[in-house]
Amino acid sequence: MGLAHVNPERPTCPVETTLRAIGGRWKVLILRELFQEVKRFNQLHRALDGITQKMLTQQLREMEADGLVLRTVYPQVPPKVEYSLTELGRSLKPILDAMHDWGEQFFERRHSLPTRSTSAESR
Amino acid sequence: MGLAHVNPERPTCPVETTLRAIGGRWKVLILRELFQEVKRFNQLHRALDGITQKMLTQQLREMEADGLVLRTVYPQVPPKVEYSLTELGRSLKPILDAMHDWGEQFFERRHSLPTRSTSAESR
DNA sequence: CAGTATCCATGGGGATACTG
DNA sequence: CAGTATCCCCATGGATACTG
Repeated sequence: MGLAHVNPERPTCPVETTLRAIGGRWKVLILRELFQEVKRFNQLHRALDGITQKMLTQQLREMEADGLVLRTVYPQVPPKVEYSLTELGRSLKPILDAMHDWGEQFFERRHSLPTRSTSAESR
Repeated sequence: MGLAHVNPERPTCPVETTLRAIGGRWKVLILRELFQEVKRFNQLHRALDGITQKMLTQQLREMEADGLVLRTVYPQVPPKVEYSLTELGRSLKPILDAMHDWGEQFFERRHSLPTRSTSAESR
């Protein structure tokens, strides 16, 4: 198994390997959702504000092909499909954590600056 | 200062904040280069195989606007411009490290699998 | 050297309709 | 519910040429 969808160029450096796995437009956010809990398709669709069904499907398929995400279909009507993280997917946690920490720190920095009042900025 | 170029939507979650800062097509790789050492424009251009001048300039400008990268111009002929990381830029190191580690681990996994011989898979 | 400026192709992504 | 299938637009990014 390995980054099936991505371009088959030379392995290059480890950072690029990672980028090929989670560099997609929505993948990190999908991971964030799935780290919270196993989720169904529409659950993800609602959680990822702005994503289209097409993109969600596409990104999920790629992550599945790369072994990051497990897709479980319950043969019933109406259909029920659950997405969860594989062990490999869960091994991305340190990256997500680091991104979370940095974003939080960045946010705090801004709040420690002189508060630029949300003045008459209409619209 | 703060993610000047990115879309001005609501702050949302920390992970998204980070994505807005380094989610660009080439930014992580630029960071990787600049963590090695201060570099000049053409040095970066050569190091980032596949990137175009336009993209390199654009991504650097965005990272500069976001306070991640410092651009130093030496007023001389021919021009000399150096790019380095700001303190904020260097604070991204844990993320880069995590990505490096994961990519490396991934690579090792593949090598520890039964070697699927590069058999008669023509093309 | 370190960029702009232009033109152009690709595909990301929206909208809509349909299905097992 | 969880998709697939089309059609289509436009922003992103590539290639190329030019410049202080």
